[in-house]
Amino acid sequence: MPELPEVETTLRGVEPWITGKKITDVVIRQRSLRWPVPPEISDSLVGQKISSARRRGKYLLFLLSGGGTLLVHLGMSGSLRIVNRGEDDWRKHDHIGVGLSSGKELRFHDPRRFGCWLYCPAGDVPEECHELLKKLGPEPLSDDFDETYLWKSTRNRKVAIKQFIMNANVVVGVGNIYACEALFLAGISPRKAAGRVTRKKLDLLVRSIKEVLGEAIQMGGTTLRDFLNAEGEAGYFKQELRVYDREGQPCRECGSEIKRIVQSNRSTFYCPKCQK
DNA sequence: AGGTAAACCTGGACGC
DNA sequence: TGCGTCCAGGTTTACC
Repeated sequence: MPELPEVETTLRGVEPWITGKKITDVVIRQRSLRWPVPPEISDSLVGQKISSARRRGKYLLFLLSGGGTLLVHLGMSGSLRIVNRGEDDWRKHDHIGVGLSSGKELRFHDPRRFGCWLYCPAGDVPEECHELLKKLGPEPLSDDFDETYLWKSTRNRKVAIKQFIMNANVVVGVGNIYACEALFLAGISPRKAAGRVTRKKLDLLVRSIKEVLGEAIQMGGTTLRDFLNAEGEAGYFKQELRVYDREGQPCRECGSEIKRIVQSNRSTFYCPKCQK
């Protein structure tokens, strides 16, 4: 479900409710996520304060007063919401509840269970506290992600540009929706080999990725089916989508029919006329 | 090493 | 109503 804008929306939604609050208890109803929820999630969290919350790619990092870090990924269908302790019944697929000293509770919901909850002990830089984070590429909205970086990293790469920008080791946070959208904005065919995209187009692609992610964050993310923010509200970016999920409909720029193809088992939507 | 396909899950939409 | 098929905001893992 969530790409960078949806994870960022989630972070901004839960952050004010959890920072500075002490964890009073943790309820785990389903340990079987992407990886089994480790015992530390209940054993080590209780009694600690959540000192801050941040995002790295599509991972949420909750820094704890003891120095450790709680690492959460929402996978394809995960979401976090804030509920009032005791007032909000557990819904189907609510797997974890973190009780807070304020009387609120952070509740994790994930029907497909591709998400994960992991615990990193104190000692490391939070952004590198786990193997999963160590090889991640730059943040797309940071200055580290620029034209020069993309130019250098694409040299001699034969993989399709769409798959390339969806690789978290290249740049984090660009999932299937925003990869399609950014390539449309930049006028690049999703099938083009990464190493054969011109420097000028790569420059445009960098700016398109920043633009589309930035706009989507402003609009609270994209709700295709079931994404909801921490208050249980939908995002509004769906109405802005230029190509994603628009197979057979007219291109908003040229009127041509939007096409759908499959690349590495994922749907790609594009305009054959606008994207070369 | 790079590139591709399968794997992990549940549920909704659609055709018969 | 039901059943089979296909599809879905991700990413690791196994395999060529």
